[in-house]
Amino acid sequence: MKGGLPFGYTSASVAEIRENIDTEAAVVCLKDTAVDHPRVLIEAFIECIPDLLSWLETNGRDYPWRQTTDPWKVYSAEILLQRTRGDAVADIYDDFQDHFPTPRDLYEASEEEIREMVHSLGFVNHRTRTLKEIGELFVEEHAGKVPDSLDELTRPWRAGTYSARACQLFARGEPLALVDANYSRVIGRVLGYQMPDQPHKSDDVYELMEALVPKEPGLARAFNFAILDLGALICTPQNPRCETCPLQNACVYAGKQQLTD
DNA sequence: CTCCTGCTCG
DNA sequence: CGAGCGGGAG
Repeated sequence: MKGGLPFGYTSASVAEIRENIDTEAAVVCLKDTAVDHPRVLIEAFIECIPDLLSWLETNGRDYPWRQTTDPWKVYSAEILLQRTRGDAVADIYDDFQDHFPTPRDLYEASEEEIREMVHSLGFVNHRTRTLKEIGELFVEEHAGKVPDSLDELTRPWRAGTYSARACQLFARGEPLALVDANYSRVIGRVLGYQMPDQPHKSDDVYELMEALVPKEPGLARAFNFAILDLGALICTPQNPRCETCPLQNACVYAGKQQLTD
């Protein structure tokens, strides 16, 4: 992987980005939508990505689980982060890793111990059961290691697609895209793509997002963090701050906003 | 009051 | 599909 932690490879040129993205695949994904000029849009998007990555370098959120590619530190963080603010997880994360530095420590812990650890995050019953099952499965079937496949990572109850893909992306360097409400909103606005009601259940959405992710692991990591942080800090559901967005020159939505000013 | 790196169940 | 889970922060 090129580039250092926490963000990955954040100083790539447009040429380098272009070599790492399947432009044709992305254009095809936009063809049958309401978009008028898919190729122009994708090209404009690609040309903004260096700015997007340098925006991440200075404005990205520096959480402890971004400082590592250790699969356990990443995967356990993803479970804690489900429907939960990063700042809330950051408050307990170091404590959690001290108590449960490996899946085996979780396996040997009492339910009360786990419950107390995750209490401040909410979803207490859910998370306790999930973490318990993760400990059991990883110890009994994977020698206490975090498995290296999406199928195995989604086997524990309430360990789903997003968490598994995030682990493979951030810990193993696989060029996957994450699909959730935030992510879909950002990509949907930028490319003028009409997102379905449940984006994470649409194969078309995954296909589009995946086409946009740079293949090089360090770039894939940085790209995903950048979109994630854009959704949280700039491209918010209401009152997005388009003026300070690194994608404003490529963004269909920001263009419309300017016209109505 | 809403929202947060989702996911399962009916 | 929709409902429900949940505490904490704004």
